[in-house]
Amino acid sequence: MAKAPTIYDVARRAGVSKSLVSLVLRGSSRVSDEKRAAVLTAVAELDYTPSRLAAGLAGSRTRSVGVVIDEFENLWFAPVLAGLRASLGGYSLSVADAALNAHLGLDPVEAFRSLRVDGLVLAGEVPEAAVQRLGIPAVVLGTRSMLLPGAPLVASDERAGGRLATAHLAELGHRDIVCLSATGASSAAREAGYREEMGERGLAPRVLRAARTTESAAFAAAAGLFEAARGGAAPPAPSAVFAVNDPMAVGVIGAARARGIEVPCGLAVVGYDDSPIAAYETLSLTSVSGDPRELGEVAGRALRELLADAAGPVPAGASGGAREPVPAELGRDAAPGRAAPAPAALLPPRLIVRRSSGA
Amino acid sequence: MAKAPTIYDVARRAGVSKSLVSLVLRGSSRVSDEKRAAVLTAVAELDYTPSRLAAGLAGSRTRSVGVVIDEFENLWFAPVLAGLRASLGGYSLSVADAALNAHLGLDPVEAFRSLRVDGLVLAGEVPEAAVQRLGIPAVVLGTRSMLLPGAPLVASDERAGGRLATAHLAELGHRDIVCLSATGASSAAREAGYREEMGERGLAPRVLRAARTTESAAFAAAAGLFEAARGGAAPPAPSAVFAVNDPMAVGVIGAARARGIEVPCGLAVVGYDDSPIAAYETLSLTSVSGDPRELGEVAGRALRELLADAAGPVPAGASGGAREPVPAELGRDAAPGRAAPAPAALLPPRLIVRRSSGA
DNA sequence: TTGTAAGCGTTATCAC
DNA sequence: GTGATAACGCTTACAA
Repeated sequence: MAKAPTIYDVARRAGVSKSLVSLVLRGSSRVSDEKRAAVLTAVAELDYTPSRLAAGLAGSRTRSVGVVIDEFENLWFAPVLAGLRASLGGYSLSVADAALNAHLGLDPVEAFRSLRVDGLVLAGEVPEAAVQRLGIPAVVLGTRSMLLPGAPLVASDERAGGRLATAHLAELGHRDIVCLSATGASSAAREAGYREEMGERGLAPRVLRAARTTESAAFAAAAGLFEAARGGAAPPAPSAVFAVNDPMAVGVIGAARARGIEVPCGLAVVGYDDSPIAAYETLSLTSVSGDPRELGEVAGRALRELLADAAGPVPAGASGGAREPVPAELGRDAAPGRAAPAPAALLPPRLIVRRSSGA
Repeated sequence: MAKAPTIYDVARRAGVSKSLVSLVLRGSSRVSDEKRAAVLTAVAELDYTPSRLAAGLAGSRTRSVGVVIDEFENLWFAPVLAGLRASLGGYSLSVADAALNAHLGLDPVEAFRSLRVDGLVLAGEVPEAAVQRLGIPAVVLGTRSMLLPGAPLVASDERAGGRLATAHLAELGHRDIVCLSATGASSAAREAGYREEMGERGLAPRVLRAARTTESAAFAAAAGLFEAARGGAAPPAPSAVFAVNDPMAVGVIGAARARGIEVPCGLAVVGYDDSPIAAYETLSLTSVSGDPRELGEVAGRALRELLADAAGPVPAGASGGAREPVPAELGRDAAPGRAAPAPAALLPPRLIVRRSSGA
């Protein structure tokens, strides 16, 4: 493994100074065409790849941002990342999962600090301590995440999502709609939306809480529900169920089928997240979509904003993506009374209607 | 955002030289306890985080390895990563997805080169060109990946997995077993295993090929199969189906149910990959597991091996994880006739038996 | 055991 | 336009 060629090698080969090479590589316009060509061929011939280590050390920025997510199993973050990448063009993203790192006693935020990233996207639970003394421009992405003084929050409006799902079922004529909820901030927000919508429509809310947010927990809870209804003494089986996530909706469908209840004829079901399984032909699950892609895009724009005024006037050439103004939602204060009120954006979710709701 | 403290700041505050600080931080034993304590408190007080940029530049290694995967949607890689992390303790991993990067015209391998990673794990399709002139110790992880001269291959034996699934169904008494396959190297290997096992048992193979490896494509293909069987003229419906992945198995189950065929009573189904959905109570899918966790662990050990003799005699203190010898499988040659025959490991898959196969 | 000093490969600031 | 020449924050001989 021969050592990698350096900018010196390139300069020598092209017969110019190291500075000129640097200029060419950064796309400066004040370089003669011949010199530029000479440098470029030298680069190609040597298969030269500039060292980001050195560049970061010498320069004022690293042109990189760190993304902290909960865990890679969360399929949810894939489109988020795509969105981030789209609006954060020009920056290289590196991802770390809080769960695994924590398991190893490593703090992802600390890791990114030592990498000297220019900014941070916090999309997962992060150790309180590490976050307090951040010292790096950051945005919080998602809902269950903490509110950070100085860091804008970009999240999907899950309460609104809960209302959306409930309204859909109600408008389909259902009056006895059960909400299958669970623990956690997301579940709570979605459930709150359900309660609100039910209340406004004069319908009686009926919440069932599973032990966990998994398919099997939902299966068990729903099975219990149908079993009780069968007994006769308990309240009758509902005609519709809003599950706070898709796997749980699958659990409901399974439990119903086990009791001979078909979906959607005997029971209308709506899930949440519009995960890949929702689109399965076999399930065709109506689901609320938080549009993670857009979430990422908006968060990226917000961070870009932060980065821009942290670095002072327009870092020329930095506009790898569209530097449009941050959308209007980004105006409200997240915490009115705080010392450093950061703007917040709550993005409206959409309802993806499929067969499971019988629409 | 005050500038981050440097090793100089720590040294000054602790009343020692920069070198001493460096020694302490790297856990050298040749440091007096007082000085060590002084340094440590200074570090804490200043909230000092060493710069990996500077460390990488100055040192001979960066203690980091790059992992290239296909796309983050591939849930498969999450446990792989966990395995890698386990055996690559001491190195920091960074992940890049080939798909998204390619979309942006970025070459992940090039990116890692400029980051000066010590090693590479190639778990996704990588541009041929970039790979040829690698110049970095690497291992190839997975199956559809290219064979790289000099890079060991660590993969799951999917042919064996295909046999496993088929044998399971055959031993359950099924004789008319259909293999629902698709395009791609993985599908081909799994299907080949099916054919082999059927052949050895004197059973007639019957392969159905879906247009894609998705649930919906499988649903369509399976629906066609049952429809034809119903007609009477065509061959009868099989009593068992081996689908080359879990979503496709779900498609089969759905199509069967649509025809009034219940699983497993009327049809036994086996999938592949043991993805999360396979464990769903509602599906309870028997599935072949390639044990991605172990795959990652073995690949990590192999890379560690490479890294060790690339860096010369035991880089003291590098043993962040177990430096056990690489397993026996790592002995065979991947490409006997090649210039640089790299060792290869084909890991045996396991069968996870659930209800869908009626066992 | 501890300090000194020479790099490491860039960027950035000047002169020319 | 182009080229010296300091930083940048750390590791690593080599001295002391």
